[in-house]
Amino acid sequence: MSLDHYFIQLANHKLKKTPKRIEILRVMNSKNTYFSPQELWAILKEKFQKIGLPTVYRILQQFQEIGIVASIQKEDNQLYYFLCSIEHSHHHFICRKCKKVSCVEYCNFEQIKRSVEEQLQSRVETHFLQIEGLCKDCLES
Amino acid sequence: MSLDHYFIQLANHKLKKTPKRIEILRVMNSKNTYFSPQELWAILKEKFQKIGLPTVYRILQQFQEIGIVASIQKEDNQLYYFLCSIEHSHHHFICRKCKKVSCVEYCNFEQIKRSVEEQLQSRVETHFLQIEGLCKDCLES
DNA sequence: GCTCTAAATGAAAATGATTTTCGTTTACAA
DNA sequence: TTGTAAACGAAAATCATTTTCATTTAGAGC
Repeated sequence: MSLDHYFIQLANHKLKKTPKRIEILRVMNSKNTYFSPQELWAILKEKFQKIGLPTVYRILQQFQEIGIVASIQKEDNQLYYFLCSIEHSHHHFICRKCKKVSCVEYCNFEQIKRSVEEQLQSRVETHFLQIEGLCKDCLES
Repeated sequence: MSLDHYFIQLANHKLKKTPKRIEILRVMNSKNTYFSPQELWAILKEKFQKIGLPTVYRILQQFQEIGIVASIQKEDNQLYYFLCSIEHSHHHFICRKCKKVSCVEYCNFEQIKRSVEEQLQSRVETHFLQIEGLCKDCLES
């Protein structure tokens, strides 16, 4: 997929189109999997003689702030990022084998919400749902 | 609620019933809210002249291993623990105001699961759901 | 194309949560 | 009461992440 959308978002938020940022977008866009800052750093070091880990952290944070990457929760409590430009609340399906992340925009949460509010006599305000399994490609192979 | 159930679990797993462990159970049992290791440490320091933060970490990890505490995910990626002895997979409702955690054993996930599997042609294996809002007590006050 | 300036970056150090090590103490089984 | 494995405290180590600050660079305006 083209990176143009991301470049527009960079411009919209007055973030410069630097080589490091372009490369991070290119790498992340090529696979649609999630990455730790360290993993991205290792990949970028192959291309740039000088690239600091803080730069990777900074860029990922900025990308999250301008809404072109999102993060997932893992048991190890480290940060993992992936490209995601959907603005409204939604969820993610993560492939256990290939680490690919797919957005799940449909979530019929109303029934669960009503059930919880009734059982606990509480008010449900938000929910966080993360789904794991095997993606189409990994199922077929 | 009585701590007997927890003491039995300690014995079952050959963990000694030490003053630090008893106190952590007492504190956690008195509120049913989630705690960070640091918070518990601060509370325990009022009672014990000598108590190390690593001890609190170790005890909480052991309690999680033997199935009497569980942890929640928060934005800050720190560890938070609360008493929970339910063995089978379930979810948690967290009160934003008072930090109380309630277990949600009923989760009609089948519909969402089928929808995701159909949309993505994938196999859903697990899901993590965390619900936030206001609990009964906080709604009333 | 050239210049200027704010933004971006690298290097190094700081931070802060969590874990490990190791010598001492303690619960509790025998 | 005693012996021993488990628990603990203190200190240091680890490791992810953030901050600081001096230098470099993208790109707007000329």
